[in-house]
Amino acid sequence: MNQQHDPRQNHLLAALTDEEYERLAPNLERVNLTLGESLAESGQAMRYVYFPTDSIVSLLCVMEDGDSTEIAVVGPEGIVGISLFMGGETTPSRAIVQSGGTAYRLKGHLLKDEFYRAGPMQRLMLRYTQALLTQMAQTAICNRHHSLDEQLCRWLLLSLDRLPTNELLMTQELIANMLGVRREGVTESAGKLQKDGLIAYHRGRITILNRAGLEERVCECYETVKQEYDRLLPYTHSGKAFLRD
Amino acid sequence: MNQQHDPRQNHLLAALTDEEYERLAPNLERVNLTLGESLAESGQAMRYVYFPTDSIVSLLCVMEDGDSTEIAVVGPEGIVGISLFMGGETTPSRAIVQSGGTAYRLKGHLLKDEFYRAGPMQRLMLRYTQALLTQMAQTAICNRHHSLDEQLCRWLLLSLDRLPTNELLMTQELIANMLGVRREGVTESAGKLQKDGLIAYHRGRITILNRAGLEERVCECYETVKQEYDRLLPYTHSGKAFLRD
DNA sequence: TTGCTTCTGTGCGCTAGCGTACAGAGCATG
DNA sequence: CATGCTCTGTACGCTAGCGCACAGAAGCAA
Repeated sequence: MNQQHDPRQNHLLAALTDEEYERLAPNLERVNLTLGESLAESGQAMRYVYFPTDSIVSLLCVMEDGDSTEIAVVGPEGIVGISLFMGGETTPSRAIVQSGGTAYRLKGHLLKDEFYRAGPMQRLMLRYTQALLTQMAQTAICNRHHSLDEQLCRWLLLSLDRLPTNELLMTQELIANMLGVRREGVTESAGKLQKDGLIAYHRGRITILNRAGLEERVCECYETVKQEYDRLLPYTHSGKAFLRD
Repeated sequence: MNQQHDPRQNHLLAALTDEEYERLAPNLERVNLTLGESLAESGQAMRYVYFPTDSIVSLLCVMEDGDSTEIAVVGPEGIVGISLFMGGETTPSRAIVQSGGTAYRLKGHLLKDEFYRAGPMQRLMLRYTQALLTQMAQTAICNRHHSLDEQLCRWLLLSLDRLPTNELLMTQELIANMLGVRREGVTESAGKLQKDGLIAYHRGRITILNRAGLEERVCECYETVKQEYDRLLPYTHSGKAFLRD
């Protein structure tokens, strides 16, 4: 029954060998992440890494004037805090909870210890980092070449893939922040999607009505990223299938 | 006297321990990279990794319609082919020589062997990857928020930092490809810089006349990336100082 | 010289997205 | 029920950059 709160709902934890998992498990601490909470601030050392199970975290790049853009999104398929084992300790990006829920956290040095055993877990983390890298690169090109309409679809689908439901709790204002555009632009794009019956939204609650319709309108970036996740992390089931087991 | 062709002009090779370097050195093969040459194609396995010494390589993200955008640039401070040790074998990006010159290449499996010794070299490569990640993230946000004028300055400075001279062999057409914009846009922006005496260019040859002037006009992205490289790879001298030794 | 190619400059209409301003609608709270 | 706040919708002028078209200039080749 505690299926509802098993750390191994996180795909990376699930993909560890039993031996590795047993070493980490006693130190995994369940935490509740609330919308808007910050897990990492630009330039500050992280004390913990986070393994979301049913929450989503956005990695944002912030500029001096406060403007920001999401560079990647992390859900149950990933981990927040890769800079800890990558060696930088800090990142110049922020990590903000985009969809509240549960995550398991682990003290940074414990993760590093396991990582530097240089076993299967290390390879797993590196492959995950590689997938994240692809997501960032694709975001860069998408920002340059694609319309807001397409980007909104991409964002919705990436979020949807990481959620157990069809509902997103997220205002247009926040989405605009993520995409690095004006709120009014999001209102307009989202209005089109709603008019065509693909989504319904109401004061910070977005319901996806027709996923296939979104996939028709999205730019190739979504598929590129998804395929790369599937290729690099096949046994972690980047889709929802895993959560339904 | 063979200072001119020492593999350790590459900052990563220079930062290896002598023991590590001795293991790799016999297998380092000097190659001449020519402008426009492709070192890696999207989705294809790489057989070699490359350590540029006085050349520059662009990592490009390519879309179905052929449009592309540079997501990062690699010079004597780095290595081309991180996906080999990150575990993906392939990347969805292309690697194109942006400035001809010399590099040393190494068979992929030899690099992996050394990497999975999990010694200092591994940590070095991971820190470098982290720096590259920052460059990509900053490119994403720069694409979103900054004017072509600013981006051109950023691009020029990033290239300049990786070159031994003040001269770039690069047409406006190619720069436009890198930045993912129209050639005419580059002509216009570059025209302003030339008019103000910061650069001079002539049929594919750009000379930087006033570096400080460029630094005044560039967006914060340049400095952010540079600082992160310096922080993560201090002993590899990301500026030109190293080359002057 | 002549011709061909490559590179750069310029002009013009078009569109996506920006900045700003404001209005109405839903929800919570006193 | 009145007040205030948050969220969404809409309108309008503005600008950066796009797409296209073409012209001149510089270099290469015969």
